[in-house]
Parts: sequence; structure tokens; C-alpha cells
Amino acid sequence: MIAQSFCNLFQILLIMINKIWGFRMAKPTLVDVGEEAGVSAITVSRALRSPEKVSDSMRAKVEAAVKKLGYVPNQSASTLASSKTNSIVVMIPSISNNVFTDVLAGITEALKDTRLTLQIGNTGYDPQEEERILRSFLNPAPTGVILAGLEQTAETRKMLASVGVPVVQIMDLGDQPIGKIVGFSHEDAAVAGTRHLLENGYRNIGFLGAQMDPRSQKRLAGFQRAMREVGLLQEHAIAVTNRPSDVQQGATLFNKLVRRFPDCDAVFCNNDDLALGVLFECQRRGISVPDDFGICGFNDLGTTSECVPKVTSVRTPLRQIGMVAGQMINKGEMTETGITVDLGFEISERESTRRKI
Amino acid sequence: MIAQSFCNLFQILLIMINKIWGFRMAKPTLVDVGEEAGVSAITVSRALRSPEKVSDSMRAKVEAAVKKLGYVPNQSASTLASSKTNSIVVMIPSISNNVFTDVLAGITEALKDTRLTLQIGNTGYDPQEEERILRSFLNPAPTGVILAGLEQTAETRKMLASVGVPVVQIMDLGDQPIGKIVGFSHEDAAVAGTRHLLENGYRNIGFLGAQMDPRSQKRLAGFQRAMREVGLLQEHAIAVTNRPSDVQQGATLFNKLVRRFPDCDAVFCNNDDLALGVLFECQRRGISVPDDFGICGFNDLGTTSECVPKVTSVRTPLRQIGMVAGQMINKGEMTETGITVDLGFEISERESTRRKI
DNA sequence: TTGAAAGCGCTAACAA
DNA sequence: TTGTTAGCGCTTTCAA
Repeated sequence: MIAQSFCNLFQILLIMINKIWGFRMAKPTLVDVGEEAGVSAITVSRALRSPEKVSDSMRAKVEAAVKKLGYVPNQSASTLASSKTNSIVVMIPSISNNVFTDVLAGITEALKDTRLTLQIGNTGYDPQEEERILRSFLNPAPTGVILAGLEQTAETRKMLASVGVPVVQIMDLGDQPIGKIVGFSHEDAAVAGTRHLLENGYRNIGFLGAQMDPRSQKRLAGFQRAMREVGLLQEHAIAVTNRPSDVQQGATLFNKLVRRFPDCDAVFCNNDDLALGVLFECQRRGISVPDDFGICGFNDLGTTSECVPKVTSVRTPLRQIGMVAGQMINKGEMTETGITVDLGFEISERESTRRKI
Repeated sequence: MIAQSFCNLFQILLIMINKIWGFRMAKPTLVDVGEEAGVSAITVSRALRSPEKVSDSMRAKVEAAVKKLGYVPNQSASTLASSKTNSIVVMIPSISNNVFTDVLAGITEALKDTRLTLQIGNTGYDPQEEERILRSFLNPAPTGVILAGLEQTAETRKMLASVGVPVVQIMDLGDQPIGKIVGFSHEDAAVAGTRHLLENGYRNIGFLGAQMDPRSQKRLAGFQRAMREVGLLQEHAIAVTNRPSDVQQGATLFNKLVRRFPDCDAVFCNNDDLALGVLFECQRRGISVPDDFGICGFNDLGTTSECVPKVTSVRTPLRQIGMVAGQMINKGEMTETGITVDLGFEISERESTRRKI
């Protein structure tokens, strides 16, 4: 109680100080700026939003007044009046997954020098949660929406259609886009990674996967396709979990795999964390990489190019995906819906698959 | 042009479909819900915001109408009318730095089951940029503000004071808090890490640092203090860069260090990326860790506990920092300003410093 | 417990 | 080029 009333005193003091110094507690509005500059509020608004529609002298007066009063526009009022936001909504499955932070970095870069603001939603890999969050972000309608993956609920699609904002789905490819799609083929990428292992002489190849979201499933499918094509797909070649991916999981899954599939001589990993985990476990068990065992990662996020031996990985265009998606929203055309941009991938070939044959 | 008009046609089609299906394009408002339920708009508002102030029968009617129309509140209107937001602003230096995504995860967790929404600002380690972004986020006033670090500009402090929202500074400790502080002592943590190396028999210890923000500087100061205390601080023991931290930098800085300081037998690293980079470079150069060289990382972000040998690191309470800060804002008391919460740290002792003496 | 009136700060549409 | 008027959808205040 004492702390409380002491705090109140403090607040009152603050107010007094501000009064003495001539600050106003209430934030200045367009009207205040207008009075200061001797013009109407709407002129101030125009001077700020579309300077070209206002005479030079007017603009100078307004700018001076804005500066003097420390005017900052009230976003809510602007949004309410114009039914236009300057925010773009990005829904990602997890903010602690580097894959998505790379994408976010790309979006951020594309939106630099733009009035657009990012609003990030964390879906936790759950389409229902995506729907719930998105619903609350859709009123008022944002400038655009970027969605990771293609697995939106029917209700989400309906919402998005009725709101009518530009939508970009990223990370994957598919027919039936909501708006536009920017991504790459996870299945093809996995096929390429698996073939790379095959070309380097590995035959008993396993697949390791954590966080088995739909894109991971596609990678698994690609692995299976590539192996089946050459008649080498083994029954016990696959070890997956739905838990989040981390380095430790790599070791765990590796051990699970080789227990059931002792002849295994290489793994294609769902992502780089797992690949690193496998490398470390091989080191612990005295398994020589790449001669005894080959490793291929996915996403090529960084560490794979530094460890010993360096680990081959499928490089995916995460940052570009973000940049392209951001630019699409920024250009903001609703036109040409249905466009799909395939940004491809490439194999970053390194020591972990360079077997001496 | 053709694509354009084709698109217009498509839009019209969409509208027609929606009409036929009985959807309205315009989002329903409180008035619409009120009409549907046979009550006034304000009653609907109350039924949603403070259900206890409304009779049970009324609430049921309103809820049914809300559901039927798919009503979603307009945030901007709500905010404008009440001058209250349900957003909390978090300013972090970089969204691609795992340190901050861990903190964000903590905040997110604290805010689960809350109406509060996260608004994230990326400062790029620049207080001026922080000021600029924050200014635009401060009107209308958010429910609370969380700031990484203590290095706000004078202008930022003034803004924050005049807006009067709860402020929590995180990641560090200091006197002169804007509101509350949640963090740990970077200097003490570095002292502890350095002493740990000393206790394990290392004598010619170096310091590696990337992204030398103020907290990194404090870690450096801690290292210097611990070394000076025992009279072992060498002139060339420090290799730092202002570039972003990554595994590759670890190797680069390590090479720079040992060139100038050949007797060096251990490093205290500014963070885990660098520590990993050093480990890998040692492997490449045939330097045995921990016997020939000791390594201590910082933050204990994950991979250090899996690599071979496992790397000692100073574990910092990143997630908790986020959770505590989030809870503080959520409780939302402006009272008890000036509180500082020191969440401490601990040494995760592992193989990389376990020298056989 | 419910409702009527007023207005939050801004911008669209129109007028001068 | 500038100003006037009328809301945007909601909540506050006050009255019933």
C-alpha cells in the first residue's frame, strides 16, 4: 500500500515536471499541429501522407509544427478512418527455428525503406492455431499476408478470400494457391540430396527426420522416390519423430536407425541440426565420416560449412523466399493471382559425402 | 491490361459467389451483431469485454449472434475509443540471433492465454533506430514495452516517460532503470567463466568476441578483471570484431589470436558460435581440446552440449528473462518502478575445459 | 442491467 | 491547393 501511494506521488510529480517544462501529457493530434502551423488538420494529414499534393510553403510550415510538437500519427485512427493498415502479417510455425528467422530476415530486408510494419504470428505448426491468430489479425485488413506452408484450414482460406488482401504462401510449392506462392520443391530437393549420396557410392541410405511437418513429409517422399528408383529403399531405413529438431535428436535418431538398420552407410537428414548430431555421434562412436558413413543435411544454415569434416547440405533459398514474398506484398498488386515462383535449391557439396571409393 | 481486367472480373465473381452463399463482404460490426441479437451495440461490447456485467440470457444471445455472423472485433476502433492497446512492444537488436529468439520464446510463453499481442521491433543494435521504431509504436500507447539492453537514447527515455507505459529492460543489469530490469551480470558471468578456465589449469587465456555490443563489452571487462586479479592478463590476449557472430568468425578470430599470442592455451568466447568455431579450427589444426587448449562458450544455446568434445559454456537464463519480463508487463503494475531482478547464470561444465593436469 | 449520446484521431469525398 | 463535413467502429460517460 505504501509503495502504491508512493508511486502515485511519483506519477503526480512526473506530471508536474512535465507541465513546468512545457510538455503536454496528451499527445498532440493533427488538429494541434494544424493550429500550430495555422492550417487545417486535413492539410497536415496531406502534407505528411502525400507531400506532393501540398505547396512547398505549406509543407515547410507543417513540418516545422510537427517537429516542434513532436507529433506522431495515431495508427489506430489512421487505420480506422482509411480502412487501410500499414502492417503485413506473417504467420510462421516457430520463431525459434532458424529456418523461419532467415525467412523473416529476408522479409524485413524487402520491407526496409517502406512504411510497412511486420506483424508476426506464431502458429506452433498448428493450422487451427494459425486460423485463430490470423482471424484476430485480419480486422482491420492488413496490407498483405504471408503464410508459411500450404496447409491452411478451409476456414482460413475462406477468411482470406472474403477479406481480399494479397496473400503469399511461402516455403513450398503446390497447385491451389490462395494468392501467390514462393518456395521450392521439397520433394525434388530431397531427391537431389539422396541422389548425391547415391552418386558418391553410398547404397544403404537412411532418412532421419524431426518435426515432421508437411514439408518434411515431402522430403521423406523425395528420399523414398529416389531410393525406390534404384531399388535400394530398405524397410527400416527411416527414423523420424514429431519432436522439435535439434542436434541431440540427430544422435538419438541415428542410434535408433542403425540399431534397426546396421548396414546403413549414409543418412539424408531432414535438416542441418540432425546432420550435425549424426556427425558428432559418429565421432563419439569412432565411425569415420565420410569413409564409413556419409551425411547430407538440409537448409545449409551455416554450421555445416564449418564443422570437421564439413557436412554436405541442400542449400535452400530461405532469405530470398522472404525477400521475394516481401516485395510481392509491397508491390501489393492483387493482380496475377495464381503465380508460383520456384526459387530452387542447390547441393552444397562438402567432405561428409566425399567418399574415397 | 488484360490481366488487370480479367482480375477485376474475378473479383466481381468472388463477390457474387459470396452473395449467393449469404456471406457479406463487409465485416460485421458491433451494430450488426446487436441487430442480430436484438440488443444495442454497447451491450454486445460489454458481453464480449466484461461478461460479468451482463445477464446470462443476454450473453447467450450475443454469443450466438457473434458466432452466426462471424464477428471479429476491429482492433483499431477499440484502441482508438479506449486509448488502450492490447499489444506489447519488444525491441530486440536482431531477430536472427538465437539469443533473442530464446527470449522471445519466453515472452510468448508468458503471454499465452492472454489477450496481449507481441509487436517486435528490430533495432539492428542501433539506439537511434530503436528510438525511431519505438516512436512509431508508441502511439497509441502499448500495454507495455520490453527493451533489450540499457542503451536507450535520452530521447527514448523521455518518450517512454511521457507515454507512461510499464517498461522492462532486459538482458543486463544496471542502476538507472527506466522501469524494471530483468537480466544478469555479464561482467560477473564472464568473471566466472574465466575463473573456471583458471581453476582448470589454463594460464594463457584469450578472449574472443564478435558483435561487440555493450553487453559483450561487459563480458570483456569481466574477463580482463578476472585475469588481472591473478596477474595473468596478457597484452595480446583479446581478439574482437564488430561483425555479427557466427561459427566461421570463431575460427577467424582464433587464428588472429594465436598468431599474436602463440602461448595461448585457452579462450573464453563471447558466445557459443565462436566457441564452436574454435573447436572446429582446433580439430582442423590437430590441437587437442581440452589437453592442449581449453574452450569456454557463452549462453549455452544447445550445440555445445552435443559436439565432440562437449564444450563448456556459461548458461544464461534467456528464456526465463523473457518469461519474467512478460509476466511483469502482463501484471501491468506501474507500481514498484525501479525493481531489478537478477536471474543469475551458471557454468555448464563440460569436456572442453576438463584438462588432465 | 441496459441504452443513448458523444467522441477517440484520422481520412474520404466533396466543395471552394 | 486548401478546407468542410461526415463518418470509420468502438468505448466512455451518463442516464434510465
